Formats: sequence, C-alpha cells, structure tokens
Amino acid sequence: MTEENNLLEEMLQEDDSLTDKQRKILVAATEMFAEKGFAATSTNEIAKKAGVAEGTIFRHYKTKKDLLLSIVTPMMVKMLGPIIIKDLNKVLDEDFEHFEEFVRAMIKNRQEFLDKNLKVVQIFLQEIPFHPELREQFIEHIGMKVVNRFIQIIEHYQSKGQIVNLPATTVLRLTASSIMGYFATKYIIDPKWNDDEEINQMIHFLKKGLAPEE
Amino acid sequence: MTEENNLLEEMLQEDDSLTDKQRKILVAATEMFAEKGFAATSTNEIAKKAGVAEGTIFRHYKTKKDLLLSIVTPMMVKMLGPIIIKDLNKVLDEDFEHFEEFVRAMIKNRQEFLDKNLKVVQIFLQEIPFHPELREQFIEHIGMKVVNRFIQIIEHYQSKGQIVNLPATTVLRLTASSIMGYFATKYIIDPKWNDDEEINQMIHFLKKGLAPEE
DNA sequence: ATAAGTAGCGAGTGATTACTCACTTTATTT
DNA sequence: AAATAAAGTGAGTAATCACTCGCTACTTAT
Repeated sequence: MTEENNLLEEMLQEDDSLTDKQRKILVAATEMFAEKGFAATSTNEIAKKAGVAEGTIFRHYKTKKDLLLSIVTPMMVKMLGPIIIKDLNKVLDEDFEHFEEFVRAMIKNRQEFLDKNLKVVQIFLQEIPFHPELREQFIEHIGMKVVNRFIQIIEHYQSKGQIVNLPATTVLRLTASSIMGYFATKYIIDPKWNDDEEINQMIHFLKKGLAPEE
Repeated sequence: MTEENNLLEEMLQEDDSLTDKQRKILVAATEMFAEKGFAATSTNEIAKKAGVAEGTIFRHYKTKKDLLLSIVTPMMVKMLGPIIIKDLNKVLDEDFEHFEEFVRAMIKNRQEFLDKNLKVVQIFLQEIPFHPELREQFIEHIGMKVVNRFIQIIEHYQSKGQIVNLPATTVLRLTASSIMGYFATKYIIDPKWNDDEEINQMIHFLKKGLAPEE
C-alpha cells in the first residue's frame, strides 16, 4: 500500500545481491550506530550482534566508514532525493487549492517517512557534523534539488495570491522551521505522541503568519 | 561591558585554582571535541595539541569523560540556567510594552551568547545524543526552569491581550522553532551572515501568526 | 631549612581498535 | 562431477586506546 517503505528493509529485500549475513550486519550496525554513535561502536560489537565473524564485515565493506556510508547514502540518494521530488510532483499535480492543504499533506508525508526511518535519520543527523563528505553529498545530491523544488511550489502559491510576497527562501525557512520544530519536540519527548490539534494550530499559525499583507 | 562573556575564557580567567597547563588542556580539548567529536578524539591528541604530557590530563581529570563534562557542565549549570533566568527577569522587569519587542530582545540576547560560545554549544549539541547523563542534567537543571519562565512571560502577554490564547507551550514551541530555525540556517550556512531584514521578517511573521483571533 | 603537598612528566600497562590473511565452506558454472 | 568463484571464518597484527605510576621540580607552610 505505502509507496514509501522502510529504507533499510527495502534495501534488504529488494537487493538480491545481498547475503543473509550482510543483511544481519546492516541491521546490527544501524542499531548500534543509532544508539552509541559511529565512533563509539566497534566492528567487534557489530559482528557479535550480527552473529557473524568480524572478517565477514570487511569482506563486504572495505572500511568501517564504508559500512556507515552504505547505510546512510541510500537514504539520501535513493530515497530522500527522488521520492521527495516524486512526492512533490504528486503534490504539484494534485495542485492543492490552498497552500494550507499543501502544508498539511507535506507534514503527513514526512511524518510517515520519519516513522519508518527514524533510526537511519537519527544516524544521519548525529554523524553529519563529523563527516564532511556526508555534508557535501547531501548538499549536492539532495539539498539543492529539494530546496529549488520547494521554492517553485512556494512561488506557485504566491502567484495565486495566497501567501505573502516575501523571498521564497524566507517563506521556506519559516515554514520548515515550524514543521521541524514540531517533529523535534515530538521525537524528543515522545515519538508515539501525535497531537492532531497541535498540527492544526501550527497550520493555522502558518496561514495567519504568511497571509498576504492587505 | 558585556555581562555575558565567553564561557571558556571566563572559566579560565576567573578560576584561580586552574593551572596554566590545565587551561591549555581545556582549550585544546574544546577545539578537538567540537571538530572531531568526543569519541573520535584521543587523549594523546589533546595532550599534544595542549603541549602537555598525557599524564597531566589525568592528574586533573579522572577520566576522559570527566574532561568533557568539565567543559560542558559549566555552560549548562552556571551559564544557561542563572543567566537566562537573570536575563529573563531583566526582560520581565523592563516589561516590554509588546511581545514583539520581547522577542527581538531575546533574539539579540541569544545571538550574543551563541557568538561567544559557539564551540561549547556545538559540543553540547553533538554529544547530547550519546550521553544520557548530559540529557538528564540539562533537563533537570536548565530545561524545566527555563521553560517555566518562558511560559510565565507568554501568559503575561496573553493576559495583556497581545497574543493568541493558545496553550503557552504551543506558543513557546512556535516561537522557539522560528528563532532556532533562523540560528540553524545562519550557523550552518555562514556564521558571519546577519541579516537584520530577515530578523524583521521573522518577527513580523510571528506577530501576525500569533495575533489574537478577532 | 625542612617537611609536605601539588603539578608535571613520560615510559609503561593491558585492553581494545580496525583491519588482514590463509584457510574452509558453500554456491555457481561448466 | 569437476572446476571456479564467492562467502564466511577466526586467529593474528600492529597500532592505538584510556589510564597508571614512580619519579622529579616546584611551591607553600612550618
């Protein structure tokens, strides 16, 4: 039903070239990297948790960092990029009558993504300060494209006179801050908490705050 | 002039019980923890960068983690807590006529704090996912007090009829998200960038979004 | 002047690190 | 069934890890 599956499981299931042991390694590594961080997790621990000899890890991944990238990169390149863009096209195709509805759809969409990929997202956020190549990869493959797509959409609703005529990047920043602020509090306090009323208030706040000046 | 000095330098200057070497250790460790992360930084490296024997580090700090906490804890306990509360009292004492002005003062205030303590804040944010005791310390000593104080202030402006009558925590979340979103983009893109116009737009957006319903 | 305490040192500790390699087992091809 | 290739192993490696300890140098109290 859902087009957007759990990244890890999707990778594990769809990729036939993956071995059973390799799958176990990826699962174990994801678990431990999310929990203790990349630098504080030893390949020994990963091997034990995966029920695999340590050598097996290095048969498939040249280095420990290689293993990290093989978990995080697909999320960026294969998932975040195309799927976000696909989703956005879907959103643009549907052409919600109001910016408000678009935002609501976006929140629901990212909510589902987060629910299914929390651990990989967590690893990504935790490790990005320490790995410049991760940052560059992200900006190059995802960041620019996604931002530009959002800017298109915002300008679309601006031309319909629904939202204020600030620079699109500013509108994007204000909107994204609110949404990410909601997710941040939600996942820090309690991932299961899902207050629809809170979302309604946020959308109402955005609508008022971004209303065109009379 | 500034009441709020660089935390590290303040600690180094004010605390007479600190040795010259100890100061060098703290400076070097702050530098490296911010850059490579706690787990990926060896005590050997710190000693070399500080121009000190490795043993000297452990003369003053029982463990490596002890060193981390001695850098991060003061920021939380001595600075974030009392000073934020002091500042907030100041703000409440001044009793800005409008919520808008209060927000503006708050942004300026936190801006100065960030400019002077970027590295320690960076370490704190990077390491908090991996050290539960850091999290608990923060919530216990800082989080609750600060949140409660902000709630007081928000209710103050609500009772003056200046902002919408949503739950104070919701107002706080929306406001904090916008401000933190601004800082995040600023420090990720370019720490020196300081667009007053951007701040004005943000405050205007908050004012509109949080205006009382008619 | 002497004793006591503190600061600093750096070689040395066992444990752990990421990674290698010669080898065995399993799967695939011919 | 034989040959080839790929997957998996686990003991082994040098390097590095956080940390200790016996020592010297210096400061302070008596």
